[in-house]
Amino acid sequence: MSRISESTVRRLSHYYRVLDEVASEGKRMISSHLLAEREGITSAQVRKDLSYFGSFGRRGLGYNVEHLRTEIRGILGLDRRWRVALVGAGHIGSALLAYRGFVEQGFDVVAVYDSDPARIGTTVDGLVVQSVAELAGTQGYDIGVIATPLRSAQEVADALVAAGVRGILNFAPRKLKIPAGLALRTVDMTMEFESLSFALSKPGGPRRRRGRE
Amino acid sequence: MSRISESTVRRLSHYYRVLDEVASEGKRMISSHLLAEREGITSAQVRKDLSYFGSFGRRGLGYNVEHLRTEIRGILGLDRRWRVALVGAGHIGSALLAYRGFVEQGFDVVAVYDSDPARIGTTVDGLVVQSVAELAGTQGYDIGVIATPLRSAQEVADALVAAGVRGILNFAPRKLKIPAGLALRTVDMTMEFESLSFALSKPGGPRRRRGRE
DNA sequence: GCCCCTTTGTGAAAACATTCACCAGCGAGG
DNA sequence: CCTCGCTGGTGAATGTTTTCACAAAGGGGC
Repeated sequence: MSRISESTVRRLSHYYRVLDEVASEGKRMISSHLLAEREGITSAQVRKDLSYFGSFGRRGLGYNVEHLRTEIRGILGLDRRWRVALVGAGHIGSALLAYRGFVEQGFDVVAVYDSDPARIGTTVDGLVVQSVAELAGTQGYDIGVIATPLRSAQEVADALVAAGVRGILNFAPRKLKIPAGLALRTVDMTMEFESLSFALSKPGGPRRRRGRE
Repeated sequence: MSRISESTVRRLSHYYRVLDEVASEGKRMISSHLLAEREGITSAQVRKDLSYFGSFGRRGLGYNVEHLRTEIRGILGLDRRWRVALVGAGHIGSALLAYRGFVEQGFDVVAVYDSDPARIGTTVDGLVVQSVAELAGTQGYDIGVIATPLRSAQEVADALVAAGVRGILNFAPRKLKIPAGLALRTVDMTMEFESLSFALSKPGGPRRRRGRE
């Protein structure tokens, strides 16, 4: 098995969610064609994506919904729980805490940090907000989420690295520098707005492209 | 000029932000090499991206920071203002409203809708929250933002389409069906978490890939 | 067992994106 | 005015991702 592309991983997430849906509809089997239809991609793409990890289907029948769901769960690493440290208890941070979907997928926010003295000591969603200064000495988190203003993002990233996280999810619109070997994902809403703006500005109006829609 | 890839547009956003930075540092010129360095990509990529839109640099000198900034502004459609309707005044919706960066880039949230009777009529960030029912008859928005729970996302998308928006930014973790010719971008935080989870689960730990980091 | 319809898995081809490599233009220094 | 060191623009080469197309199963009917 060679290197898996980011696009494939994103699609696996999609498949996983579609499988949840069809499972709750009571379907037992699903074809690559149907999986693709819900996603707006080709059935060949679905089969190719899955083939990187094994042969999960049965010719003539399709994929067993429950079985494929379990397989993808394992592939995505959702068959275990992840300890998440959240830095930044502002709007975005609160939104993440409030969204129960993450807990269901195995992401447990076990600590919340902030630099605002007014927020430190308060309770958010059952967790006491700690000072970021205390982050340095801590250990035991798998993933750090940065939901702070832009200006402190790099500093917080460094602190998270020092605290031994292996992956960072960054909501600040800046490319962070972190050591090689650690995983970094950035969610940049500004960029999404700009991408929309570009699409709407183009002469002849928006055109659909492939890629992450 | 052929079709511009989504990756190129994303990088333009990045360049734009880097240009802001170097402008505030007082630099007048910047080379593709320096632009690339801050981005973690190659200088050839920078030049190629820009060459899709014209020749903005001067050989031997590099790019004039202010000039390139203005050009990219135009390319991304940030030299005008966009009227944005926000649906969903929950955590994410409030976070968007609170973030002044969008206004600076030309995105004016001119209306807020919600379906929760408890929220309708209240004021958020200077805007009175209206009932989603009122959305149907309205016109005049360029972009609709969906920050509602998953279950109502498609319904809201339909209402936004009926209200004549040309682009939709969706924060619900589901692929929405909208008519061809409209632009859609989805920000799926669940997917980012799962992508991290995948990276951390891989034998040998996380490996960096190109693409949107 | 045999035919027919369906659907997977997968090499090969096509499309797409990135990087290379080099020419052309620029200013500086003498 | 010539040369040198830089730097942008760009066709060609390379690398990656997606799509095509088809052989290999599978089940049902008879």
